[in-house]
Amino acid sequence: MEHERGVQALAPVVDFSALDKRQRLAIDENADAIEIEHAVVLGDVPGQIDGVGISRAAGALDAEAHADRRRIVGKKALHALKRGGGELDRHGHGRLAEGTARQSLAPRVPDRSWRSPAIQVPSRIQMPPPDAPTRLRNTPLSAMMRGFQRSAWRINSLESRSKQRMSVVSVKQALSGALPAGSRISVRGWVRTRRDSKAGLSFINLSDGSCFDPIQVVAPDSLANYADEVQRLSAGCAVIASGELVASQGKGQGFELQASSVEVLGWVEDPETYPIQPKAHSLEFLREVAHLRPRTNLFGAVSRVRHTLAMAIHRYFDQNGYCWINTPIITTSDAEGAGQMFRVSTLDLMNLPRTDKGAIDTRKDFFGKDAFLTVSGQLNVEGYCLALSKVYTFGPTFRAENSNTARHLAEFWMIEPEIAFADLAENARVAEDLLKFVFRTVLDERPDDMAFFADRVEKSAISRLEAFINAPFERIDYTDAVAILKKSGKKFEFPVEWGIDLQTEHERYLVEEHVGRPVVVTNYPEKIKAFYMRLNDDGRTVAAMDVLAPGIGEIIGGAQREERLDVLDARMQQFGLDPAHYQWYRDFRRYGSVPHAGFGLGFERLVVYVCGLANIRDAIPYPRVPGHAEF
RNA sequence: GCCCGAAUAGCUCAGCUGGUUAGAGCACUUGACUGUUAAUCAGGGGGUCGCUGGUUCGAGUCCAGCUUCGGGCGCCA
Repeated sequence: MEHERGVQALAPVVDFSALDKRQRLAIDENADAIEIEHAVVLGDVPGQIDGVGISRAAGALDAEAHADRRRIVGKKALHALKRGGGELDRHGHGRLAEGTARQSLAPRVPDRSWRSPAIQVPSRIQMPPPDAPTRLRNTPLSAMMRGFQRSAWRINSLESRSKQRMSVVSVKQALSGALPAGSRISVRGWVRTRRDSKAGLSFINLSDGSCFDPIQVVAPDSLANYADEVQRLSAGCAVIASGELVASQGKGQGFELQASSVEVLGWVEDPETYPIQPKAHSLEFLREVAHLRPRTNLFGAVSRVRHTLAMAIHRYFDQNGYCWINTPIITTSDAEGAGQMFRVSTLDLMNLPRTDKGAIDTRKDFFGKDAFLTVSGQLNVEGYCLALSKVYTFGPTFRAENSNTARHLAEFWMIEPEIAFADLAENARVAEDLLKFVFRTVLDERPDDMAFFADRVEKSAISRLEAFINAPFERIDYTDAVAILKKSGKKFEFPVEWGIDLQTEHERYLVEEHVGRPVVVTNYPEKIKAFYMRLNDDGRTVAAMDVLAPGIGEIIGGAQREERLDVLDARMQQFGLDPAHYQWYRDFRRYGSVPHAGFGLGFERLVVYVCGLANIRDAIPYPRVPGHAEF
């Protein structure tokens, strides 16, 4: 938002919002009293004056090192800003007053070591105008400030020639048809491809991630920087293109941008080794460059769909009267059967405190006891369920299991609704309703990305979601499922027997061969399910459910909770759990206990399914799995 | 944790039962052509064939170990 105003503004904008310690140090050595933050000049500036240009004039920074940042830093800039009649707004962004910005100054002698192609150092020396305020001319302004003024002067010169102002729009807005042809706009993004035409123009496909399609920027050779810069653009370069939005003369897009200026903000230092090329990459390779893969079509699309799914989930619960509860990330509950946990500790591993008996003294640890990253917010959220009736969690979850599959992450996001006064049937109904709602939403709101998945990733990406939405879920009792599997005549690696948990191969048969659409399997043997699941009247099964979907298997696991204290205690004893650790959880059954139910939905598994991905590591920005936590 | 497979240019891959100077496409670069659509055409640069050892007259190719990546399974969401 600031950027949009910044480009429209004709005076430079000083952005004091970000901080980099190393930057600060480097600057402190070279220019005393320059301490902080960023100075960013935004504008439609044909002469390539930008933050780096300023730093060049200032001589305050190692230009080479900062050529790609177009940002500089300075406390003196702040002083100078105020002295020069500018001010800081409430966001910490500085702005020069127009009058003072006319101050120009003498640029330094061009420096041969300055090799950034983005910068053209003016060769002519400009003297300050005689009408400039004396205090501005005589004060030893920081070099930084002089840089601002110089670029501001140039911007203002441009303004006097043309009253037209560019408004910054996203590529999505530009392509949407919402803006009339002839609109003067700026778009900002990263180059996907560049094609030159000897007719005297270049075509730049520019993407800013706001939608699947890039916008085609038509850059004529009349641009001042055409030969120097435009024709050197390669994939990944950051660019601000300004000009007129016009109906495209070529095929393939409705609108394009007829550029009157193409400003290069960030070059790709070595186009040959830039990992993201306009070609198909393997997913394995892209995982190795997870920090750059969002620039690909696929990961851009996955990211937008992931966002849309998250918003749809929140919207579903919000519209249905659920309250979002933020359960703790750090827990001191003992393992609750959901898996291995990551320990959270501030103890010095090289010098562990010991008890008299030689054991590690966790009383000396940060929380005074063992602490772990949560494996589920369910136990905590039950308390809020028994007060707010309909609640859900949506947050990160951690499992320290050594799982090496395409369906497991050590860190993932989970959605866990918990519904008071609900039984297992209601639980299953909500699960079905939720999934169908979010699938419908993503088909409605991200047709461009979904079309890409159907085209390049998984042919049935769209059709299977439509089928999912239109078919009622099948409901099968575990006992019946076992009978079906036994009768199937299929040879399974793990033989089916009542009392075993269903294996992946069994689930796949049920879903993909026997039913062909999503299945809810209910009422599992009590021995194989968690202690908090409600014991059925038969005494040998619990009111648990798994939602199985074609292509991914188990996407949801849930249960009606055991609301009877005596039964819960017996179950905990059976599982060898110490009730002392669960006093607070038992309290829910002591004070106003009611039947309630809930389930857990793995968010990344949802993303995998919707996008037609094969590996869950591609459904989260920076996947964490055993042996890997790069980036 | 168990089983299986793979590793050749910046990327995607070919390279047959071991045989002379290891190839293609993309990317980069030079030129031609062009309102182009991951443009096209012609030329050029670019390789410790994952690492270590072994078999052999000869190893990208066969063997062993290691490393890394992938697939399947278990645990689960």
